[in-house]
Formats: sequence, C-alpha cells, structure tokens
Amino acid sequence: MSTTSIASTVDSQPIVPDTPTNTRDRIMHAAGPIFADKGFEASTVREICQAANVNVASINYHFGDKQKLYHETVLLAHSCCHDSVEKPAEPSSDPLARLENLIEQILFSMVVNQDGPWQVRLLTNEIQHPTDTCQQLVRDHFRPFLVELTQAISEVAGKPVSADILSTLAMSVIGQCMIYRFAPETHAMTFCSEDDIDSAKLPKPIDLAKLAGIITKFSIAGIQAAAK
Amino acid sequence: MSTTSIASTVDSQPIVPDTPTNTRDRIMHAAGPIFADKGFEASTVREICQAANVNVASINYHFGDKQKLYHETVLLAHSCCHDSVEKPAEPSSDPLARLENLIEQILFSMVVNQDGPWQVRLLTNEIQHPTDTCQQLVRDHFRPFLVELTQAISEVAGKPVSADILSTLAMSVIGQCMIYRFAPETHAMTFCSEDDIDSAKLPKPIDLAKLAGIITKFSIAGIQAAAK
DNA sequence: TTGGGTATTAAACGGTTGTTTAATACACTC
DNA sequence: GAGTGTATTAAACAACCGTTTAATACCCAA
Repeated sequence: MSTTSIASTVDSQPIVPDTPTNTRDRIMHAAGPIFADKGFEASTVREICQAANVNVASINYHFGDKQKLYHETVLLAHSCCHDSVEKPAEPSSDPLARLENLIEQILFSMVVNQDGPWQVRLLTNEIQHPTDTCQQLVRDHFRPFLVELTQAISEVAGKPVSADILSTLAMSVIGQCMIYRFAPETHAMTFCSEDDIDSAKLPKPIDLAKLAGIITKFSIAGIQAAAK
Repeated sequence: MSTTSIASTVDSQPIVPDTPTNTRDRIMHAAGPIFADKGFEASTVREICQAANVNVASINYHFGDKQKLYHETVLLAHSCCHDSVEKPAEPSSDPLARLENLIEQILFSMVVNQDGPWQVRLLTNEIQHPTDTCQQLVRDHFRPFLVELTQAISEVAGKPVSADILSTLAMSVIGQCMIYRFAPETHAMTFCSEDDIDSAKLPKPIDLAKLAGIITKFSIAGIQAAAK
C-alpha cells in the first residue's frame, strides 16, 4: 500500500523487520501474540488476518492451513529468542561464574520479555503442550543448553555425582527460573494485597540481575550440599 | 438406566463416587479430563456429553452454559486435591522437618497424580491462565499454604531476612517442585534418548519421596546461604 | 387416576469456524 | 500490447460450535 515502488531490489530489508512489509511475515507477526495469548484452538484465522490487515484467504494461500501457520510461527519465535540471548564471548573457566551466566540466560530469555515480544510466551506454551514442532526445539536448543548446564553443575559440585542426581539438580536450577514464567499471574495474586493485583506483576528487568544473583547463590549452596 | 429402583433414599452414596450415578456429577467427571487436556475453548460440549453418555442439552440444563460447567469442574478439582493431600496431625517444631513436609506436600499434590486423576492438570492450567475461578483458589488455598511455607523458611534461615528475599526463597522452593508438573513432556524429551521418549515420563511415585529429600536438602542449603 | 414438577431427549437454531472458489489486480517477459 | 505467473480479494462453502426448543418419560403427592 505504501511501499509500492521500485525498492523491491532488497537492499535495506532487515532479516526480522519490526513492521514487516510482505504479507507472509505480517501474518506471522500478527499471529504470534494471538497464538501466545489464546492458544492454537481459541485463535481464529479471521482475527489474525484482521490484525495483519490481510484477507482471510491469505493464510491458506501462504501457509496451506492454520496448523502450518502455527508451526512456522513457533519456529520464528524460537529463532528470535535464540538470537536475542547474549552469551559471553569466552566461557569462563570458573564454573561458578559459568553457572551464574547460565542462570542469567534462562532468566532473561524466559522472563525479561514478558509483556513485550510474544515469542517467549509462545515457546512456553510449546514446552507444556508439545506438538511436533517442540521436538525440533528440544533437539536444537534445550538439549545443548542442558549439556552446558549439567557440566557446570558437575564442576560446582566438585565431587562426582550420579547422572540421576545431576539431572535432578539441573531441574532444580531451571525450576527456580521458570516458575517466574509459568505462574506470574498467580504469583502476583498470591503475594500482593487484594487491591493492587495488577500493580506488581513480574520482577522488573532491573531486578532480574539481582534475582539471578540470589538464585545462583541459592543453587551453588544446594548443589554443594547435594554432593556431600 | 441400571439403578431405577427404590434405592434413591441416599444411604450408600459416597460423596465423590468413582462412577457417579447422577447426571450432573457424571458430566463433571467427564468434562474434567477433557478440559484438562485440551483447555476450555478446544473442548466441545458434544464430546463431553458423549464421554458422559448424556444428551447435549444436559450441560445447559444442569449448569446453565459451558462456562459455568468449567467453573464448577475447577472447584471440584480443587476440593478433590485439597482433601487428598496428607498433612501431619501435629506440625513438627523442627523447621527443617516442617519444610520437608511442605515440599512433600507440593510434590505429591502436584505430581503424583500425573496420568490418573485429571484434577491437578486442570488446576495447573488455572494457575497459568487464571480465570475468575482462580482468585478463589488463591485466597482459599495457595495463600494460606504460602504463609506456612514462608514461616518455615524464615525459621530455617535462622537470621531475619527481608520480606522480598523471603518470597524469592519461597518461589525457589516452589519452582523446584512445579517444574516437574509444568514441563514433564519436555523434561522427558530432553533427558531421554531419542528412541524411548515415552518410556520415562515423570518420576514414579516411589521415587518422589527421594526426590523430595533431594529438593529439601538443596533448599535448606540454599536458604541458609541466602541468610548469611 | 390425575396433575405437576423434574429429568431427559431428538431436533433445530443462528452464528462462527477453517477452507475453497472464482474473479480481479499487478508486475514482468516476450 | 499480448501473454504469464503471482498476489490479493469478496463471496460462498460445508462443517461444527454452543444453545434453545418443544415434546416426551419419569416419579411422587393428592
């Protein structure tokens, strides 16, 4: 509508544009938050197309059907999150520092984007109700990350511990972070006074570094206690 | 159909019968696992009625509409779970023992009923996407439990700690337990080999006591480290 | 037996779903 | 300019949704 002219010779087109110009991307960026908020079944192609300002038939034309649109949207969300997390250039040789960095990674990638981007919410839904799309995510993303985490935990423990215990410890670390993603509303309802429920949702990004520090200290002590 | 005769004078009718004889209860017990598996929107009144062996009009007759059926089903799930958790008759004076018992309570009430009863799954869904029904649950169940937990943590810490830190520690304890509920499939997919994904789902009830022990030891060390 | 309240049923209701169709608009090569 | 392939559109499609209706079956007091 606005960019009809000659500029289609690529050039200044970012990989993930904020306001995508082509119809296909516009549909996915409109579908993302809707799928994330309401789930697959409750989201209708009509509201997605209305949000994207495209015709209802566009989804079937560009993606085949609603299910395939969902699949591609989840993969897009994954690639966005995967890239946005900042990893240190050189992994520290200190296992404690490495553990703290890993905890920060989980916390930031899973919590910080709360009310902004929709990608994390969509991925969290997949974690809980995995579709075929999720297996791909596990293989490409979660498992490699978990190998790193388990290695760091093993070094923090100092002594050798069984694989079972090791995976339990990893779950404890992950659980401490993920709870802030899984139960934010309930967390607010539980801790806040009855009146200002909306006021205090998730921890602010400012506090996240401090939160990561607390969880790290908590975890280091827990890991070393389990190794004794 | 089968029990048409005189026995309607109550007598041998349990409060929560396994195979409810009256239509209203049969609908709720059929709706529970369906709502838990597929969510509110994706569940249809027709499949619920088919599972309950009742007419489609029965839901509207007995509950008004689909939404009210959902509400009553969640409340039923809550009352079932609430009653099934075993609390010690006398709360121990030892804060460590009390913490371990609380962790066992979360773990057992949230994990042990995995593939059997549907109640926990339904409640977990409510925790993440709270409806009006959830506020009632928080007030009646979660908040009182959290007061107990926070009190135990405070005593385990020994020294006085700020309320902020205290609630963070409580979240760490809860998170370690809830992760086994929130991400069971992903957990299996991540830790198991590619082939036998279905074989190892959640920890068996047998292992849950051991798991509770590990989490407790982990948490005690973490709490005391945070208090230093 | 009669009358009335409750429970259950088959059938139909209007509305919405995801998807398809057929026509149109556009950009480009020959 | 004719022809071609792609992109977009309004309209229609059959199927399904939650809900309503009106008729029927049942039980029990009068």
